[in-house]
Amino acid sequence: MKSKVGLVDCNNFFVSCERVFPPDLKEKPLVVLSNNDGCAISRSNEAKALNIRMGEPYFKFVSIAKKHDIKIFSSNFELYADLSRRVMATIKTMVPLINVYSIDEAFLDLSAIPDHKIEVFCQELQERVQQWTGIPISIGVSYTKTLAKVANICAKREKGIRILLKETEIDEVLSSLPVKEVWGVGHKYTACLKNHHIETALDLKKVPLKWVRQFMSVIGERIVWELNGQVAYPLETQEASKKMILVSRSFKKPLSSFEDLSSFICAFTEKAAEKLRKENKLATHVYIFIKTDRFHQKEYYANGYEINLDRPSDETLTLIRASQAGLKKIFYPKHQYKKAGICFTRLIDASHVQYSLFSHPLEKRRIMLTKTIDQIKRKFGSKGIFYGDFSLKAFELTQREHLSPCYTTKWGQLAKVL
DNA sequence: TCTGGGGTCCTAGGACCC
DNA sequence: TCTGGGGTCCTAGGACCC
Repeated sequence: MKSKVGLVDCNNFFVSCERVFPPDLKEKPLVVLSNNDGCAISRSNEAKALNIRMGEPYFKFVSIAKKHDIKIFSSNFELYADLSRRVMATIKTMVPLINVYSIDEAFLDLSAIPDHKIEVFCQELQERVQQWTGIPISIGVSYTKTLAKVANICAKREKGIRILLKETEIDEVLSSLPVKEVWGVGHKYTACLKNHHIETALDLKKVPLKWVRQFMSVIGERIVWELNGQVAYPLETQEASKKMILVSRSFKKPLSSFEDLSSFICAFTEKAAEKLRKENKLATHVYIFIKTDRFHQKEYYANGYEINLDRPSDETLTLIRASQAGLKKIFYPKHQYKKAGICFTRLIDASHVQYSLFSHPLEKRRIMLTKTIDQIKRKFGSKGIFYGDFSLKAFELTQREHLSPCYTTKWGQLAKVL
């Protein structure tokens, strides 16, 4: 029996999250903005109808927003992550084998459901997720992840569910799907394919493997396999462990002093180190980068520096020292820095490290310190305690003017029923 | 004035080894 | 006069994803 893959995709996920608790937002146009309230990253259907594009800078549509009373939200990832967990947990009550692909998507193993029952099954799933979490979802079903993605595009258009299991039906859908809509085909590949008169997903499906290998490497080859119903991307039901951890931000106002940048790097490192410990990983390398405004190409400066740590570490103070040393290497005064970040790479499992932590007294004390600070943060929030002299400034410089409450993760911000 | 953040995978080519 | 070559590891950079 051929395996069947479902793809659940939460509709306009961030916007839908914002709609779960307030009662008055159901049919209003709504937009969620990126960090610093920079640009649109999620739009309700009503906002899409007003021609607000994905990634469009807020300043470009602020007047349309005012005119049509579009509700604007800063991104609230704490809320989204929690609702995402609830959606995934709900799906698991009906489908044991799922591959969580992103915050708002999961592939499902539906092989056990007979073809003729699959539509009803999906309807039940959709209703359950809506009822239990308040989040609307679309479901596409086919034989491979890539085809399930295609089915999901159809489902979105038809507002719901699309089962693509008949060969003729699959080809019919592929023939009217522009090739750029296919999962894994970005703008570069689209341009390349267009040059060779490959316009639709069906054209791509029929391309010889040898040809696609030459122009799109093994990636293209896999896409073609998958369009033909051959699995190239199996379901991964084990959560993959992270290979890198990155924290970066753009600044609302550019920074030029070493001290200011350094305080941000310090705050980023602290944040990244917390993630690292949560993942139970140690960093072996610390990469730091800074950039000026990419929209001003003339004076553009971007640079990064990687530090190889003496010993793998997950401990904030060591990592901060490394990042500060890295910053010194690449910082030049006189530039207006618009973005900076820190990246821990080549992570290893904390449990696999051989050396004894307790053989270094200094290190032992630092680990205790890190643990204590983590505890204080859990109790009093991230501003309760922090490293360095400037972090508070760093907190305030990230602008989120339209932030919604963390309804589900902070006691003080629970939704009120009046 | 104002333009996001966090990831993964693949490849080519250099370094190095025997 | 002759002047190797195969294998592996590492890294930077590209392309794509949500």
